[in-house]
Parts: sequence; structure tokens; C-alpha cells
Amino acid sequence: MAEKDFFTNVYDVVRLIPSGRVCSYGVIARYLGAARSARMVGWAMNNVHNVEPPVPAHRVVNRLGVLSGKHHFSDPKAMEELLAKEGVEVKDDQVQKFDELFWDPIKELEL
DNA sequence: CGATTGACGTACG
DNA sequence: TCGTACGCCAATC
Repeated sequence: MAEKDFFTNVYDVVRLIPSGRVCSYGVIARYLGAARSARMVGWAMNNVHNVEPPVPAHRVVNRLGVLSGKHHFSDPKAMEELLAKEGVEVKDDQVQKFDELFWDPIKELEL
């Protein structure tokens, strides 16, 4: 896999997240080889609005399964609604069964 | 051009 | 075990 920009790499991984599944920034960063660059993953999401195809950022949450970036969407409730639409239970901006719905690229892709 | 912030996470005390 | 500090890189002020 040709190494592209860090952001592009993030978008690629996020797009690979299956429906009804969620992922965390740190895991993606670690998958890219930058375990401590989780912030860049979040920053990359900021560019998502200028990238195509659109990236399902609503499937990306923090390590705690909290919708940290829901406030950055067109509408704050859009994120939890999208997740709920895919079968992900969201309560109090928090993903339920996060451990079960968690999708780890390192575990799924590199396996 | 320099300092601060930002959708996070890990390390250390 | 909980709290605080730091790192990472880019964009914005």
C-alpha cells in the first residue's frame, strides 16, 4: 500500500469501517504507525468536509466510545442519529456495547 | 513569524 | 488508583 499523506491514510481507514461499527482515533493513528499522533487523526477529520468521497466520521469516536466530534457535524444530533441508524446504540453521547462494536483495523486488516 | 489551539492518547507522579 | 503533564503535527490567531 503506497504511503500517502497522513490525512489521506486516515480517510482510507475510516472509509473501511463497516456499517454498524465504530473506531477510535488512537487505534487509527497507531495503525498508521503514529501511536502518539491521535490528534492528527482528529485534525484530519476537520479536512473531511473538503475530501471526497465523504468520510463516515460519525463512526469514529474517542477511546472511551464518546462522540467527541459530534459537535462538529452539521448538526450535533446527526452523529448519534447516523450511528443509531446503523444499529449502534448511543446513549448520552456514548456508544453502548462499544467493546463489541469496536472495529480495530490492526486486528481486522492486519489479521 | 511566534504562540495557541485542537474530533486524543499515553506516560509519569 | 486518580490526577497532571507531555507529545504529535498542522492550522489558525
